[in-house]
Amino acid sequence: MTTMEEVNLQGLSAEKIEKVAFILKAIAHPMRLGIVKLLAEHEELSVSAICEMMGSEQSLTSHHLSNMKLKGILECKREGKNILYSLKMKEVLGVLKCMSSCDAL
Amino acid sequence: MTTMEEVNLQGLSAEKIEKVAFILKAIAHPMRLGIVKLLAEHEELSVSAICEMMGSEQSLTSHHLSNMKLKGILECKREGKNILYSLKMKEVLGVLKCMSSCDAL
DNA sequence: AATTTAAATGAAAATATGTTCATGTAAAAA
DNA sequence: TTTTTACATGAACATATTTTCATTTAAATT
Repeated sequence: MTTMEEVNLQGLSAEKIEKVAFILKAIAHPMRLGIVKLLAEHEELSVSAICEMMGSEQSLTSHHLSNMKLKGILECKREGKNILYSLKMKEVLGVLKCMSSCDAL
Repeated sequence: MTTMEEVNLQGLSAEKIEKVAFILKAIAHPMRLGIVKLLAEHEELSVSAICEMMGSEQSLTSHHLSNMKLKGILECKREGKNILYSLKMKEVLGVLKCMSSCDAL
């Protein structure tokens, strides 16, 4: 494994930093991270399934889902009455992983 | 290397998700990510050095630095007239790294 | 001791986010 | 075809973040 000291940050232009910030901001919220975690473990889930598992309200959940979909983090498809959400930008799992193994937390 | 599909998210409790969200929010900003990048490449830097390299104003830069220091991401020490900032929470480099290698961006 | 340099701080203003509530829409079931 | 179920949406409101500006503090220089 590579140590943090030797992480290569070349090719991280100002423009790319903007984009990274944009994506990080989009997931930097307890409920949204919770949803990402669920979708890391479940491939696809309906909105009501997410609401149940998260213990969150429909409208608020839907707002957060739309938000992450708009930003390219999630995608969804209709299946009958349900909308199934899934994780599109898999890279965010790496973010979650390396933060979850953070001693300081 | 491990693929994203097999990332292990066990032991990521609701409480830890809150903390991760807190840290991500703290770096999810172009200027703050820029500072983190600089401190990944420089070990320690004075505020004025950071201002020059970032092309940012003193006061705003200082606010962002204090903010990240308060949240345990940075640390600093005085050296004469200067305050030298450095990266304390090295784990954030992992975040930056895996987002920088994101195709979608 | 007065001045300059480096950085921090606080309050105000500007902007962005998060949440709630009521309502709309689309598919399925009755 | 009306009703129900699942979800989306928009507006209003509440809250938080970001930025600016003026001022303050602390160390170094004169």
